[in-house]
Amino acid sequence: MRPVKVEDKQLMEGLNQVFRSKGYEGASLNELAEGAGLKKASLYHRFPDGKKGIGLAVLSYSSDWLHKNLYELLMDKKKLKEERLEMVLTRIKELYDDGKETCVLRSLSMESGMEIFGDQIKEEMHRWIRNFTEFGLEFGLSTDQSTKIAKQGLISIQGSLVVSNAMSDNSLFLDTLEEIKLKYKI
Amino acid sequence: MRPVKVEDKQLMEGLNQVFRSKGYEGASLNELAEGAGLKKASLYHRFPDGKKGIGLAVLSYSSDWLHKNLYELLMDKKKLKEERLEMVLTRIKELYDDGKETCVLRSLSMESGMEIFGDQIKEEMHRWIRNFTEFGLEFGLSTDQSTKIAKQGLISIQGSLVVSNAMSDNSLFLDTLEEIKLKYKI
DNA sequence: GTCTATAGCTAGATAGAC
DNA sequence: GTCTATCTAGCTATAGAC
Repeated sequence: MRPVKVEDKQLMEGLNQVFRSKGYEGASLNELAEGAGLKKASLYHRFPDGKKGIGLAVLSYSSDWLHKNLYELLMDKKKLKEERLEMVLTRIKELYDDGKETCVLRSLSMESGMEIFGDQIKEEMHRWIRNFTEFGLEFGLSTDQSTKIAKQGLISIQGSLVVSNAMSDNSLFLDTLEEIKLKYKI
Repeated sequence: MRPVKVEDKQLMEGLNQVFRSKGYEGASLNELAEGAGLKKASLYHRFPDGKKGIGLAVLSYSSDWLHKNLYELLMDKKKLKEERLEMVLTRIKELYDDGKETCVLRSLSMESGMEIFGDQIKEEMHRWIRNFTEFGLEFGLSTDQSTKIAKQGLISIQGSLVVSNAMSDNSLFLDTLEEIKLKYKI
């Protein structure tokens, strides 16, 4: 067997980038292959289920990323809750490149994406809300209040990415992150 | 010349529906033709510039709709401002079918859409913010405050549509409209 | 495991009859 | 103005050499 030309992590990062900028239908296998640094047929070797399989793998990779980089930090009670909030918001800022990038969950939920990835995307959003709700409880919020703020946070991040991208004005995204911080500091 | 089989309004509504549910790349000309009630070649007769031309026409149609149904009402000083707000939010609710539908501006801003329709979509969002900012001034808000609320309103609507669609839970959208109402009633 | 070559199909777009 | 039939390019996917 030949050695792998591109390691898994680099592979997934490249594929993720293509999907979130082009969407599911918009990303051709040639573009995905180029983004991955491989040829089309080599992609099929790594992902025998083809384009759908690549999409599912990218979603799974993103899910792992969120768990390791956001949720674990958010729940790390060895740190002050204010410090955790600050760090998580910073990582969200980096994840979306200061609001200049889109969210792959949204890219893959457009078009026929919902039919293929609907379950994964729905579960991922539930997980976001669940984790932020639990975090909010540490601020003495009721479960209802905390859930509401968690939902509004997700909504405002997704919405500000939509509007920031459409208007080429990432200040909308950056301001939104500041507003979220304030909601927990009242 | 033969009589037109499908009138302009019905034509645009059908095309709009296909684009906003499938996205730009996701909507094939056969699907667009079916949604319009015409055959593919007949669409090319109506829109000589092809798919791009159809997209631009749909955006133009949506822009007119927003002007006539939202902005004119919002600025109609013969009505109480509270009443206008109520009516505009109701029309927004209907526009997105209680949050079960997507926004065509967002659908067409995904994938390669931004390259083709970027200018139109950006201008349309500016127009939304401009009109709601002006409306907010009637509540005694400063220009900065009013602009901020207008931007947050657009962001929360777009975001709640993303999350509502993804989670199949339109209560997120409906709750968001209620929150917007409260922002002006303080 | 990666590649070149290609199959099979559907996309966007067009020609020309009525 | 609408239609059937068709063109070409690009798509997803596969076969088989190395």
